[in-house]
Amino acid sequence: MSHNEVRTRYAPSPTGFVHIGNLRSALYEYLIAKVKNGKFILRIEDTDQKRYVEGAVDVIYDTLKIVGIKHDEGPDIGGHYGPYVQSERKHLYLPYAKQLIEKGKAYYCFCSEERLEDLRVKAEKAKVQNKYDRHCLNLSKEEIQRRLDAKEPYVIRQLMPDTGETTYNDAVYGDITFNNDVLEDQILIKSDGFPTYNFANVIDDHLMKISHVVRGSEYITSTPKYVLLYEAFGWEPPIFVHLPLVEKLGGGKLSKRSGDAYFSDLIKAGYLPEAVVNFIVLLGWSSGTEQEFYTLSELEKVFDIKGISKSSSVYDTDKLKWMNGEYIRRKTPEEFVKIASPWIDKALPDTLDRTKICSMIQKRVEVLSEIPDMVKFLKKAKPIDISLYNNEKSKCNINEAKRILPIIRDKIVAMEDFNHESIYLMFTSTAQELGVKNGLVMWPARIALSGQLVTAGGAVEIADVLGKQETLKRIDKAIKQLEKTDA
RNA sequence: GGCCCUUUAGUCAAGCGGUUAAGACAUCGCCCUUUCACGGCGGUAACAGGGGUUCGAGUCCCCUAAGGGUCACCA
Repeated sequence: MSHNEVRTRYAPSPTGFVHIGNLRSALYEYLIAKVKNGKFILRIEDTDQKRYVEGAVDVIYDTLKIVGIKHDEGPDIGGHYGPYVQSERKHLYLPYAKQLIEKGKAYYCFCSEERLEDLRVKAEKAKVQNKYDRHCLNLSKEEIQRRLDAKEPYVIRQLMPDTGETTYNDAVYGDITFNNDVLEDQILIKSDGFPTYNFANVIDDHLMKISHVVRGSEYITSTPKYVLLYEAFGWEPPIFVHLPLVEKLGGGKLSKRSGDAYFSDLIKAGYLPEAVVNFIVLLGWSSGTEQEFYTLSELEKVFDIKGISKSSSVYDTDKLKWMNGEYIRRKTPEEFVKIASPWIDKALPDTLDRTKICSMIQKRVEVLSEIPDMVKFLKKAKPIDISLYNNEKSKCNINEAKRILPIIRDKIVAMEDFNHESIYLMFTSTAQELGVKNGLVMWPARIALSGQLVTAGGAVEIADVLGKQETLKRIDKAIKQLEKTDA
């Protein structure tokens, strides 16, 4: 690194989904750069042509955009170190591999996949680590040329030292040492001419002047190979920052579909991007303070590699839910109406007042997707299970409901203004006149209006949303139902 | 299985040789109250085990155990 600008990169392979663990890596990479006023680069790692997925790159752009991460260089916006898509850089890797061959640090290999598979099976049976047997290491120059001329498929392998050890310093884990004899002569260039990730990432990171290589700790064991590569080229290695893994609840790597592990799923389920960001940044990082709510721009100032923990953490949505609810509650009423309306629309006709409904449910919603179920009783009166009138705490029972509901009905009929305040007054004054607690009046009213034991909102709010006419209609219906019952 | 990493409550975590071992989520109880929720108050709950080093160890070292990662012409 000739100068000390911090440059990090997010280098996803376009698989079509952005996983939570992946997004967290992107976040950390972004923050490590931004906290030092550095650059954050997006690079697409698509050297595996078999895994190409249509539209996958757009998913990556969209995700970054939604969470508010802006890259400084990338395929869509360019930069001084492009191209930023590995398949477009294909031509540039082979010369580097050949340079290594010149130096005696790499060699051609013509082994068939069948032969390699054989080796693998044998190693498996013998219960030893599978390692390429260097069958092609000592081919003569002439034979190599002959086979190359004959267009035989080949790969290029990195020649590993078989004695000694390799140590590198990790910004999170400290010094990590490996015996060189565990390192396999890994493939650098595949027979289709593409580089492997193991080779391309080193070349690209160097060429793009990446100062901090930030990635999941699953790469810890292959990092000595990269270090050896840097050494072979005579390049200064970057600072390695390996991140602890995110595990699923039962344990194990959170990688395949497990729960709400995809960012897009979370958004679809009604999680707020800023809550998700806040939550996942805390999964594996701590500021050391008591603060737990952070905006992205705050994080851009306070994030510190030192706060990254070594141990993996479990992705448990309990706290995410709470945090999302917290973000929802912190919205202004106007903001909440805006984000909640699409969800209310799923359950209710637009004749009902959205603002009133929202003020009723805002404190009760944790995840937006709960909204339709929460409000659907407003659309249609449910058939009432009359046992719901029984409630010990408010001293209500079916007979009390029978007595009180008609009184309320008459009061409502007489009302001129029908709003939150006047409804509340009507209920409380009724209670006073009858010499009973408010609860004894409110309880049967709420049951009559909703048909539900629990509702988002009380009798007053519900009546207000419903309006005088519908309120009366539901209470009448409830009275008629009660009249038909003895007890 | 070899190698590498990790290990503070159910979960996220603070701690960096001397603390009554923070805080948050979850859970439980109480209060507020028109149900539920919100809010307020409080409770239960942790240094994986064993050896050292030290006057003193969650903090340093070693061993064991458990969990995870990795051993591809995937990234």
